[in-house]
Amino acid sequence: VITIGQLARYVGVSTKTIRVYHAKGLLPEPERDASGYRRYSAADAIELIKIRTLAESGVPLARIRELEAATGSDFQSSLAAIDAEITTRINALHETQRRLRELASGHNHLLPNDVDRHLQQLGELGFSPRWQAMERDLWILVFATRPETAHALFADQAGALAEPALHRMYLEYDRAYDLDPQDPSLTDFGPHRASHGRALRHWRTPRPGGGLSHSPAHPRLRQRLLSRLGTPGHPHPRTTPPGRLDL
Amino acid sequence: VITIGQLARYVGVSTKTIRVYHAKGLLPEPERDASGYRRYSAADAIELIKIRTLAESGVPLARIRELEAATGSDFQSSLAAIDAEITTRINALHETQRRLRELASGHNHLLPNDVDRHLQQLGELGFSPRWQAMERDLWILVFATRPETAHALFADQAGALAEPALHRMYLEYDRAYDLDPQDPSLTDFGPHRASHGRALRHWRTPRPGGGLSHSPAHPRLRQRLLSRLGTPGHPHPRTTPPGRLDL
DNA sequence: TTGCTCCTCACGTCACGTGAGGTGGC
DNA sequence: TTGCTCCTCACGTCACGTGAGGTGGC
Repeated sequence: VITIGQLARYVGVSTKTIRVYHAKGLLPEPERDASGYRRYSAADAIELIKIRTLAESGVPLARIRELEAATGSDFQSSLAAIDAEITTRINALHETQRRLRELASGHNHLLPNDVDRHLQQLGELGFSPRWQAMERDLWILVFATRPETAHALFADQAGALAEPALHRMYLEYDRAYDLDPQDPSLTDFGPHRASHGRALRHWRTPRPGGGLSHSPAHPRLRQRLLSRLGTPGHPHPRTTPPGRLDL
Repeated sequence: VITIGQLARYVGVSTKTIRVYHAKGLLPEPERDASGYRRYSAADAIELIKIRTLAESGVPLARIRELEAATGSDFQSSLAAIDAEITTRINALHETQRRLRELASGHNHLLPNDVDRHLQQLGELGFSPRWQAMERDLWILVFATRPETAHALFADQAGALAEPALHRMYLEYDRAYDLDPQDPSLTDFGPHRASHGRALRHWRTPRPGGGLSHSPAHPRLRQRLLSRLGTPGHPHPRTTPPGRLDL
C-alpha cells in the first residue's frame, strides 16, 4: 500500500538502506505493482522498525538475520546481551568524553595515576620542568617496552628519591644538563662522587622487606634512556654506561 | 626507541591502525632503524593517544588531520562541539536501549503516544483484538502516507468514537467481519442504517469551534483501507466506496 | 634454527552513499 | 510537459582487517 520512499521516511532510513536489507535477506521483498514498484504493508513497517532497533544497537546485519529465526528464549537472551553491550558502549563514551575534556584542558593522562602524581611532585622536589618532561617521556617508554615490570621499576625509583643523597644526585643530573662537557665539576659527578656512590651501593643492597631485583640496573637504564632522549645539540653528563641494556 | 608493535600495545590499537594514520598523514612517519623498522619516541605515543581520543569520539580521520593545524581557540571550540556530539550519541543510545527493551517485552511503540493510547482503549470500548490490529495497521499506513495530516485525521476519528451512534456503527463493522456476505443483516448496515446515517451527517456538519476539513472523507478512507488490508478469504461488509481516494 | 616481529602491497569487509541511465505517475 | 519517485547495476567510501610473500632479530 505504501512505496519504498514513504516507508523509508516513516521509519527514518534511506531507500537504499531498505534495498540493502532486501538484498541481505533481512526484510522479505514485497509484492510489486504494475510498474514494478515495491508495495509495502504495515507489517513490513513493523518488521523494519524491529530491524532498525537492532541495527542501531550495533548488531551486525548478518546477526540480525539469524535473530529472526531464533526461538523466544534465545531471542530474549540475545536481547539481554545486546542491552548489556549498549551499556558498555555508553560507559565507553563517558570515558572518551572524560579523556576529551582532559585533552581540552591540555592535561592528558598518559600514564598510571601514581606515576602521574610522582611527575607532579618532581616540581616541588626542586626539579626543572625539562627534567619533568624527560621523566614523563622516560616512563612512557618504559611502560611501553616493559609493561610487566614497569610498575616495579617505578615503585623503586619513587622510593630512591626519598633517599636524600640520591635525591641530591638526581638534582645534580638535572642541573648538569646546561653545563659544558668540559666543565671541571663534571669530573666529580653522579655515582662517581663518593657520597653518592655510597648511597647507591646502600640502595643496591637488598634490604629487609624485599628489595626489587631490578633496582641495581635502574640508574643505568635511566642514564641510557636519557642519553637517547637528549635533545640534539645539548651536551650530556659524562657517565659511562657499564654493561649493556637492551632497549 | 620503541617499535610499532610496542607502541600499538601501549596505546591499545593495531599496528595496521598506526600504519593507516601514517598513510593518511595523521601521524608523521618516524625514523627507521638499520633494518627498516619504524622507531617511535614518547612524543609519538602522546600524539597517537590524542588522535585516538578524537577518533573514538567519532571524529573522521580527515577532520582530525585538520584539527592538528587548528589554532588554540578553533581547537577548543571544535572540542566543545565534539563533546556535545558525544552527549547526543549517549542520549541516542539510551533511546535505542529503551526501544530494545520494548522489543523484548513485545510491546513496540510504532505510533505517536496518543494513537497508541487510543489503540489500547479500543479493547475497553468493546472492539475485538483483530479490530485493534487492523486499526494499528491502518494508522501506520496513514502516518506513513500523510504525515502532515495524519494527526488531524486521528483526532477526528478519536472524537467520532465519543459519539454513541458512531461508536455502535464501528462495533457493527467489527462484528460483521465474520458474517457471510449473504447475511441478511448486512442489508441494513453501517451508514445505510437510518440512525447511523443521521449521526454521520451530524458529524459531517461543521460544528462551532472548528470541524476538521477531512472529517467527511474519513469514514470512506477507513473503509477503503480496510478493504485493502482485509485478510484474503474473509468477506468484507458490502459498503459502496462513494468516489475515489488515492492511497 | 625457531618463533616472533617487522616490512610492503593488495584485496576484503561492513553498511551503506552516490551517480548513471532509464522509466512511471500526477 | 515538468518534477518527483521509482527501478537496476556499478562503483565509491570509511576505517580498518587479513593474508601473501619476504626479511630481520634473539
